[in-house]
Amino acid sequence: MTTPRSIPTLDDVARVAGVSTATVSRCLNEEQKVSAKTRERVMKVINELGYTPNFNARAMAAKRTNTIGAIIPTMENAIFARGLQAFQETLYASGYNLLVSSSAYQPQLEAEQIRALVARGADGLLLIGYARGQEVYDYLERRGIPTMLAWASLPDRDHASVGFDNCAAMRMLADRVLSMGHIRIAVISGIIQGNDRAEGRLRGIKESVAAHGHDPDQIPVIETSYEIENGAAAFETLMQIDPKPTVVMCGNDVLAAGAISKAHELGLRIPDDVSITGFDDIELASVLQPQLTTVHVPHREMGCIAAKELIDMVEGRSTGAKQQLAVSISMRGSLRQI
Amino acid sequence: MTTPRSIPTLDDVARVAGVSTATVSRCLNEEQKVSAKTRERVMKVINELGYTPNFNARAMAAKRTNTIGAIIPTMENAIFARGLQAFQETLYASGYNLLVSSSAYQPQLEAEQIRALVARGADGLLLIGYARGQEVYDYLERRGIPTMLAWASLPDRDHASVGFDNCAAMRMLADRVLSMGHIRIAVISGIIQGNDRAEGRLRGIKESVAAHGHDPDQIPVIETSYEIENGAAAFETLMQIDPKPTVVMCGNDVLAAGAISKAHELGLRIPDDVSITGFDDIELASVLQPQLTTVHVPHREMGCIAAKELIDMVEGRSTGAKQQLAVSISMRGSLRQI
DNA sequence: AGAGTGAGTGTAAGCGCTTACACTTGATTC
DNA sequence: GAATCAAGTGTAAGCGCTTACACTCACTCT
Repeated sequence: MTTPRSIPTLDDVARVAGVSTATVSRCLNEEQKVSAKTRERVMKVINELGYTPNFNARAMAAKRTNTIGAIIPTMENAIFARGLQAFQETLYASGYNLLVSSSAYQPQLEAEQIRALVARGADGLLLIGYARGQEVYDYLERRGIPTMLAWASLPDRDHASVGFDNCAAMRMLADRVLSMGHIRIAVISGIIQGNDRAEGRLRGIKESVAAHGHDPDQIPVIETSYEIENGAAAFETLMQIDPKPTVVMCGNDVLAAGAISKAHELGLRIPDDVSITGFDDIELASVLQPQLTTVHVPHREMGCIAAKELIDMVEGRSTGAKQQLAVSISMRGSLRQI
Repeated sequence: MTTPRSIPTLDDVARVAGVSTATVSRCLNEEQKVSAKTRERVMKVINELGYTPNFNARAMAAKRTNTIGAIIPTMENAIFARGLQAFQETLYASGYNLLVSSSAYQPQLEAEQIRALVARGADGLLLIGYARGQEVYDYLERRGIPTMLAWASLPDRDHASVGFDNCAAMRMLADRVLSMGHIRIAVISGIIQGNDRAEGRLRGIKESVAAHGHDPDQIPVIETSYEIENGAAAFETLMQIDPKPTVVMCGNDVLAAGAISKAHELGLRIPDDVSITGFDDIELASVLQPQLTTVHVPHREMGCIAAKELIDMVEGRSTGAKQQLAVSISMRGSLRQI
């Protein structure tokens, strides 16, 4: 309507309300330090002016941001969605905000994003898994940024973490598969390089196979990135092996979804012609036909715990605990007894 | 090793390199203004010290952040994943960073997040759809924040946008459904309140039904939020209608996935006993069994265009264009001729 | 030779907040 | 009535950058 008046600042509020900037600031941050009368007046002005505090200025002056950063490998599928959602909700309930970025499974990019989040003043960080250069851990330590690792937790590693032992979890599933009579196992694994979870899962299968007296190096393994169509392509390749595998174990549910879908395309019946297993138990797993046998991961619980622990670290109440969560097997129609 | 030296600042770099802070800053931001010799020396010091510019300080001084904010209704499923990924990649290629938050389909929360992103200094914003209070648009205008709307684009609305006409798109699908002989149509819609896309899609179906000479108010509609299990529950309810619908049109693929999965559970064959359609054509649609007939949306294209246009707006080369994209029908096995 | 030029650099004023410290009150205590 | 105290408020010094402006100096041009 009139001249486009510029963005109001703390000073404007203070001037209009007839108080000092310190008082306005206190109204916003430590209300108990301001008399009710003053606070009311200041708040009224804040509303009238449509004042919003400048986050960057606040961060500079206060040297904290109430912001936690998280870097996940991908947002393209739902693997991390549920856990991250819970993480975010828990943070929010404690007055923290979440900043997310995704690294596309590239350690190099992850390192960049870590720096970016730290530069933005993140008070703490959530990272997925262990696999990254020592220099990254050193950097974080030097800057004094509390960091939690999630989606993996290893007894022999000291870093604060919440998750599970990917190797043991997949081994449990493989044991089950073997105990059901499967001998010709094939594997569609995620890319191992730079991904300790994928590596652990594959190792779990091999350990199980070895423990059952077979040669783990004989099992066909296709390594491919976590996308549905890659799962489909890998499955097709594996089905050309003669004799055909009786079961294809996939590194996660996304790959398994691709495999199942390709099986339909090829006219193979699941589980009659071939069994398929996944890992993660994302929602997708139970809308597939047949439903997918997979390793169930307590995503929400993991997210909550990560948030709570990280906040404790940021606020100095903890120096970082390790927490291993139990996983279980969701037995569904895609895996059958031989 | 030694004392935990504190975080290096621009001043430290300047002092060690024996230049002024202005020169260091110029090395980082406008290298052509610094002689090669000086630049080299400064860069060396920057690396030695492990200096990272403080984003907040930079934002304050420069009054821009090279950051674009995006608020999407949900991260829990893949509806926005592909488009957002493309958006992010395009931004990144032009030197912009993306800050994402999700509003959980709550206008109130969206308004808060908008303020938060603006407070953080976002140079521009991407929002989904039109439905939000006028005061939000006013606020954005007052602050001078360029804003693009995506996932919807209406000829009669002036705001910069890239997307499609949800009503027309769904109407096209409904026309197709009706032309295949379906008369008993049932609908599982997303929550209309505060979601113009969901509203448009439902309206599209009704318009089509009316145009074919039927009473649009007779069709059973269940409104529920976009979650697989809600789709399943709604489908079960609709199947109790006598006579049964011959087709269930769903507001998006997620709801349709729930419906298909429930159909299997109920022993109903698709499409023989009942047809099902979706909307969005996310990856999920083609791993379902049978594959889902749905409206294909050019997610990646939408994301790219949104990013380019928004950058143009931020950099003053555009005042905000509207761009309607064409959608198409992906005919697959879940819909049959009657 | 003197003026003019432009490249490279430095000086210093903010950007909008928070907070340590100092100050003013009115109430409470002895 | 003086001393003590706590509650409420103000003053002002930064936080770590960018950038307008001023300056220097080696050239080039009349």
